[in-house]
Amino acid sequence: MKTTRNTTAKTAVLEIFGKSKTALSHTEIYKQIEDVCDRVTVYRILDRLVNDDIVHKIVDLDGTVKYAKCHHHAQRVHIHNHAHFSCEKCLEITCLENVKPSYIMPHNYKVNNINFTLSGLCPNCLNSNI
Amino acid sequence: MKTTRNTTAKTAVLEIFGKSKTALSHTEIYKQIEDVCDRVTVYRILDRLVNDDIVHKIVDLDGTVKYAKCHHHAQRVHIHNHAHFSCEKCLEITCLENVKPSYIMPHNYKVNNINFTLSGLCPNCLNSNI
DNA sequence: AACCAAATTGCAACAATGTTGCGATATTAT
DNA sequence: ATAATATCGCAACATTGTTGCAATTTGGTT
Repeated sequence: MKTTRNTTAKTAVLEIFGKSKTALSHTEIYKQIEDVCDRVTVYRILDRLVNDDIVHKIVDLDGTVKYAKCHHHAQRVHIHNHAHFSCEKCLEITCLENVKPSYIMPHNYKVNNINFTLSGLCPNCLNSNI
Repeated sequence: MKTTRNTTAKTAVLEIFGKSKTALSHTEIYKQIEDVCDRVTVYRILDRLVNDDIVHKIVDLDGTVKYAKCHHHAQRVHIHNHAHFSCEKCLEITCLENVKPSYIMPHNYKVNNINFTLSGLCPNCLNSNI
């Protein structure tokens, strides 16, 4: 039974997530705390946070990997079945907590997880695009 | 007006796509034709094929980038709105041409493209898992 | 408060993946 | 056949992520 510990670096990472409304890449996080810890440490912290279901991993259409804090509802089993929006202009990724796709699968597939990412223009960029 | 040319390498890549039922990564493709052309050339060919809508790019839940040949239907505008399945066991990615998610978006978003990837066990691995 | 086991970190080194510049080559239209 | 240019090969670089190991830090226990 591995116990997780609270370290300075982990706290710093969580604080960054708390302040951000959008998903963050490893690089974006590391830039904000490069005086606190090593690059590798950030990778390991992110791995642990994902494992502990505190953060979830998002991959956008281009293959960019980002992380966002999980908003736990009253669910027992924690599945990230909400959608993500990737803005083509500002490159920000946001969680669309309320957008959940419905679909019909062929038989003989066992679905454990889904990733539903939409791309285009976010409200901000759509308005400034006139 | 850039015209695209048919080269030996491009033909070789297309032949590989023709034979494969699943999506392929750059590495998988390159391994099959490393005597035909350079690694960089494969990257550039894939870029062009995506641009010309002959192949589409798929990113799975882990961030692995793969490519699959497009199956054009009678549509004018070519949008890849079908789902992809990523098997956790054999790691293969297949197109689920008939699975299309339905969803409701908030206002003020302009959606240009979607990526709907499901992961779990494919029929093959599900059967051999007993 | 000191101690101990184990989780975490830093560092260095490596690996995989993707990009760029540029001179050389191959393709296509005329 | 020729000319324009799309494509290629090579080398070099950039980014992202991983691994091993010794040193440090943490949380619980005495």
